[in-house]
This record gives sequence, C-alpha cells and structure tokens, in this order.
Amino acid sequence: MRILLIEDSEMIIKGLGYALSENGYELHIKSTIKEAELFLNKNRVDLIILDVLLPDGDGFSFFQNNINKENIPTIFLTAKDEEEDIVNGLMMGAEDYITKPFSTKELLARISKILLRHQNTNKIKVKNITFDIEKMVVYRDLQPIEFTSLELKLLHLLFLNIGKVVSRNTILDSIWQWTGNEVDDHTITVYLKRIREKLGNNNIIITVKGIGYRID
Amino acid sequence: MRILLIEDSEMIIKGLGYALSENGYELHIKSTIKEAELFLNKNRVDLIILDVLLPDGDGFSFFQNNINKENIPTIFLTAKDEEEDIVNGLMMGAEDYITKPFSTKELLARISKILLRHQNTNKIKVKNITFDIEKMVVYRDLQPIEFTSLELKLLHLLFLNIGKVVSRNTILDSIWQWTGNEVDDHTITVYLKRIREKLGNNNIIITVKGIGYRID
DNA sequence: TCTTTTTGTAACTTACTTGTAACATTGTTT
DNA sequence: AAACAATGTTACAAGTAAGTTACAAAAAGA
Repeated sequence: MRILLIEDSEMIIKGLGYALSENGYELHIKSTIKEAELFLNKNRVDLIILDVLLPDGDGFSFFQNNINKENIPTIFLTAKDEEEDIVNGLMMGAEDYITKPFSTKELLARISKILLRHQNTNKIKVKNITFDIEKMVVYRDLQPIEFTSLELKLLHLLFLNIGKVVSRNTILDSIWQWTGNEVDDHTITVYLKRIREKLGNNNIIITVKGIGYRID
Repeated sequence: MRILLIEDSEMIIKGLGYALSENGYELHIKSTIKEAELFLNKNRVDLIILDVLLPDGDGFSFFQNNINKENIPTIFLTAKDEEEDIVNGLMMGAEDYITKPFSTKELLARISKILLRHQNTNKIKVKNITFDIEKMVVYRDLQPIEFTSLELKLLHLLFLNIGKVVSRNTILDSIWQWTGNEVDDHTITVYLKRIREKLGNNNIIITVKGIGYRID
C-alpha cells in the first residue's frame, strides 16, 4: 500500500516516516504542494496524509482541487485544532482529521481502518492515464476515453502486464484467438496507433523493437 | 436518524443531548449497559455513541458482545486517552474514537460522515433510481416500477455489482442458467432495452462494448 | 377455457468496428 | 551508405455488435 505524506515539519517526517515504513507501507514524502502535485500526476497512491499548513499553500484547497476529484482517501493533519477547521475538513470529504500532537499508534490504526474500507478500488495509474479494471474504463486526466472492444482488451492486456514486455504473439493469442479470424500481424500495429492516439500520444505504450510493447 | 447515547455523565448528556436533538437526530439516552442492552433488544438505531467507562461495566466488552454482531456503527467516547485504548477501540471495529474534552461540532461532523457512509446498506440509489434490496422493489423518483421476474433479476445483478462491469456471459449464467432454456445472446439486448425504458431511459445502465454492462 | 402477461425469437436498422492494403518512417545490419 | 526489416500512418470497404421494433409461443391468472 502506497502512502503519500505531504508535510514540511522535519520532526513529523522523521517520526511518521519510520513508523509507516516499519509497518509495511510504501511511503513517499513531499514537503510542498507543488511537489505533491507533480508526484500525483504520475503516480497512484492509496492514501494521502496531508498537512494543512504548507510552505506554498493550504491543504484544503489542494484537497478540493486535486485530490477529491480522484477520490483518494485523505487524512488531514494539522496543528490547528480549531473546530471550524476540523468540521470543514471532514465535510469536504476527508476520511479523517488528526491534530498534532497525535499518537503514532492511533494514526496507524486509523490508516489501516481507512485502507480496509477502500481496498476494493482496482485502478492502475500511469502518467495521466488511469485504467479502472473493475469498471473497465480508461480515463485520460479525468475524462473517460471511448475505446472499441478490441482496443480496450489490448490495452487491458498491457496494463495487466505493467512493467513487462508483451510480445506480439502473446497479443495475437490473447486478443485474436477467440475471434476465429487469422489476423495479419500488421493489425496489431494499427491498433496500437489507434490506442496511442486516444491516449493522447503521450509515450505510455513503449515499443520494444523486435519483441513487443510495454507500459511502465 | 436514530442515535443511542450510552453515557452516565450528566454534563455530557446535557451538552450532547441538546446539540444532537437540535440537529434533527432522534436521540435516546441510556446511562447503564443494562438499560442500553434492553433498549437495543427492542429498537433499531442507526448509530451508537458509547462511553467506555460506565457504572455497570466497560464499553469495550459491551461493544464486542452486543453491538458489533449487529454491525451498528459506533463512536467510542471516553476520558481515557491512552493510546492503547484508542487503537483497541478502532481495531475492534469502532467507526471512530473521540476523547473528552471534545468539540461538539467536530463530533457532529464525524457523526454525519459515518451516517452518510452507512446509509445505503439495503437501498442502493443511483441518480433517480432506488433499488431496495430487501423488498426487491425499484423506485423511479419515488414511484415503484413494475418489473417482470427476469427483468428484476437482471437489474438486481447489475445493482449488486455496482461499479463493476458484468459480462454478457455472467448475465446468461446468473439469470438463464436455471431456466433450462438455452437462450439467444440477443435476448439480453432485448431485456436491457425493456429495463432501460422502464427506468426512464436515463443513462443508468452503461454499455461497455464487447464486454458487458455496468451501473455506477 | 379465455385473457393477460411474460418470455424468447426474428427481422430490421444504425453506427461503429474491424482488418487490410498501400505507403511512410524509423532503426538495424552489412 | 545501401539495403533490409520492423514499425508507424492513413484511408477505406466489409463486417458486426448492439439497439429497436414487432410478434408468436409459453406461462400465469381469472
């Protein structure tokens, strides 16, 4: 499980960093909103711990503009314990709100509770493309992309084998085995072209010449 | 929404009692475990606020023995803020854990969040369509829709898998497996058309071409 | 039995999907 | 650099899946 901690206090980073890593979470730490934004554009995380006061802005608006749209569970973390803030944070859609000083074990308990609740989101994100396996829908930024049946199956195959090269033969077998048609090898090329275009010609699908295709 | 407050401190009862009633909740107050037990045997509540220290026992064991089995969302409320207690409470399955002194507004925010999360257990609502699983009745706005047996089963299947694609094959297996008939694939299409019409041709059932159908 | 409702099929429509061919580009080998 | 192989690009005709409509058989009620 990947957690993104957005926090600029060295002390908290140290304390939490250790505790979270120790408990088997893959932890990423960013100390400004800008950095966090960049990171989120390219990576999928399961949970965000977000300080409200950051050097380059406040967590609330960052949450509303970026995080909430993607529906990533978020815990607000802050020294401000004014009740209005807490109420705002929760009403905004945050999963929890914890005020400093806090108990690490309590935070861990709350994290595991939240992750348990959200475990059934089956989404793979690469750059600005998100593949929702359950819905079988692909989003570019946050807009769903219209794929045809075979295009979607082919892209699905690549996403399921993320990080690995998928050979042209594997593709032929997986996608065209059941259609009955013996299919020209070039067909794959054409499909790739169409898929890439719909993905926005960002370089998500990488050609490994002589072998096949790959998504990282 | 009915809330059961199990608490013996007069001060808290007064403060919370006013705030909760004021906010439109139907509040019931019991100050011992015994009383609470009797009450729960005869009444359904939507949420429980449970003090850990009570005159005739502790809230934890009461929670485990009585409440958790019925899966009623529970907020622990206590003066003990030892972290072990908090962790225990959360791990045990409590929805939240608040320590005295607490902000009433924060508590209200947390309550409303929890209730929001738990409201759709037996009714699933999408746009203006509500599927009451227990009654097996579907409402459009507030008017019940007349479905035939198979139509209802098919729609039920889609609602049970809300957010996931249901393939045509799955549909055939789930709905037509037991009728004995080998059924034409087009039959599904025709059923979808009929169901969609009765739902009001709002776009609730989404076609995932080449794969199946889905409700979000 | 007769009527009504439910169910499955068939025929038709539409818009999109699909595969191929022909040509262009890139990369690799000699 | 030339020749070759692999992949990318474009355009198009044939094919197909899903939507629609109408109707007859089967089942359920009266």
